Amino acid sequence: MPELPEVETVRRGLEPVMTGARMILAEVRRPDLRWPFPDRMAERLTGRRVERLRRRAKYLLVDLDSGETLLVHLGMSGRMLVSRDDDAGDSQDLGVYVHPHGAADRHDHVVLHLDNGCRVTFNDPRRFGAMDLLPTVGEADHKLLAAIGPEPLGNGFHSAYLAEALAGRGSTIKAALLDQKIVAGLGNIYVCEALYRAGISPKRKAGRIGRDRLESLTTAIRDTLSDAIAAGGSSLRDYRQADGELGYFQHAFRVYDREGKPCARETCSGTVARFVQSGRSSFYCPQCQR
DNA sequence: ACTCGGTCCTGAAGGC
DNA sequence: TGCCTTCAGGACCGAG
Repeated sequence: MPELPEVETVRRGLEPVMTGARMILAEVRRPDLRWPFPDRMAERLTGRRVERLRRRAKYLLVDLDSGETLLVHLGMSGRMLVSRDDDAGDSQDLGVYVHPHGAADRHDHVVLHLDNGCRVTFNDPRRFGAMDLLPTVGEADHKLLAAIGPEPLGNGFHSAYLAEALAGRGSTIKAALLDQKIVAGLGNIYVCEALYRAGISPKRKAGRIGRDRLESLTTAIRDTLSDAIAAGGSSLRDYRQADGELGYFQHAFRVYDREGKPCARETCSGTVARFVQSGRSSFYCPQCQR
């Protein structure tokens, strides 16, 4: 499922395709995803030029020349597919691999036709995704963005911040890190991976972690995400990168989905365990995560 | 103020 | 083989 590294991978994949391009037609094939699309979304997109692609947490932000920003959330099965509208076939100038024409899929919900001959399709079978249009100025005040915590790869995320944010918290560290208000962009997979790297049990109470261990945790979170971005994002189950190729970070998971397998630490004889925590699977090594 | 569980959705996977 | 059940997940929302 798309977490911060996957969304960042999609952003980087779309950047050379969409930046500076004008949308000559926006096809909106259903009225909603998780929520209704904003009023007249197709009309507000059609004719607009893309000025910039940004990311905030797991949201993709497409700045338009109309002063509006298209906000996109991929939910858990959302994908952005790039293909050619024309038969030019060659897309070397874009710096990304572009699909050959694919058959229309019933889950192709929004299709953006660009004036550079490319077509960007938002496909989302489970429809947990979302789209909205908001004013670019003051975008951070948008309902979906206002309460989100610091970017984990940014300067505002460090152990002192985390110590303050977690102080007095009775919930587990697993639940706390999944909370977007505390830190942006983490989902189930990368929380499992980061806690494993930091040697912290997902069962530990968030407010009961010492300062030195929080330092390890912030480092582990940053490293986990950086590694994933470098690997091009994960391709868990039905997830594909923006360029349509399956990612490969899933092969690098150290605990996620590895129940019953030996702990990846050379010096540890533990076995990866799985248990359900607030309705989600937690994978961890009981031996070296305390 | 915080925490927890329900909910949305579809396709993959497992059981009989 | 085929049908049925279960599970996966993000994040909002309401209940406690």
